[in-house]
Amino acid sequence: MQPEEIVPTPQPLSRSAAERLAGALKAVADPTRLQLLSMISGSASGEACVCDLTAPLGLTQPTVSHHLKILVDAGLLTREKRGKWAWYAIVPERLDALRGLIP
Amino acid sequence: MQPEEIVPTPQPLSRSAAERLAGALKAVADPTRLQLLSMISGSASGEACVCDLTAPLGLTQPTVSHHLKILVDAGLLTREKRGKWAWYAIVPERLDALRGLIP
DNA sequence: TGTTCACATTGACATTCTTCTATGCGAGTG
DNA sequence: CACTCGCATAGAAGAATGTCAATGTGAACA
Repeated sequence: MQPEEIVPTPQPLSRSAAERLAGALKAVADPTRLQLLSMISGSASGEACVCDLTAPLGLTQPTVSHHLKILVDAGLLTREKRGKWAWYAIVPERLDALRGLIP
Repeated sequence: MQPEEIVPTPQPLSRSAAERLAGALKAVADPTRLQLLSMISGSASGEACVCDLTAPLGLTQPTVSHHLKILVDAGLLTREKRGKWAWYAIVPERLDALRGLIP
């Protein structure tokens, strides 16, 4: 799935534009996903695999994978599979763009 | 209800801090509320009453009141009752603070 | 090739959220 | 006081969301 493009807010905000912006904001409006972003960006290498993230959150592996997918679909994380592990990394420009969305 | 205080993000993000931040972001992660913020901040006087907001949104008056209450509870809007009307206005510093919440 | 490991996907359940209709409440007006 | 107007609140229905157990999948290794 291709992440939606983030555009500057028009004035007044149309319904369809509002729905796109809300969709992007919903991705980060969840405590677990905020913690995931914090943990990944705070890791030494700047990336993390699912096995590093499950235990500290106290959630099951499928739940963590679910949230990671939402963040990847929103364009906030990249996913790269190396060997048996999947490595997730932050997309900083995308987080910058998200900040610009708040009216 | 007193709005939660918005504090800079610690590192790593604790669960309780993540829940507070997510709660603040949820307030704006909704298309109707984004439109409300846009309409109010874009109005000539900088404020608006419910009767001005209902028709353009195509929603019923109770629904609009519900969303306005969420925004007031989040500290993003002020509510002032003058005569029979309730006037809502943006709290710009609060929106600025919200931008700073995104990791 | 068979097995194990790391992760994704599916399906189900409980909770939360958005919206509505119906109703309550206070301020103004006759 | 009776009535209307603008808005808030209560309650309910449907959709969306977060979580889990169970299962599927592909890479590595014996």
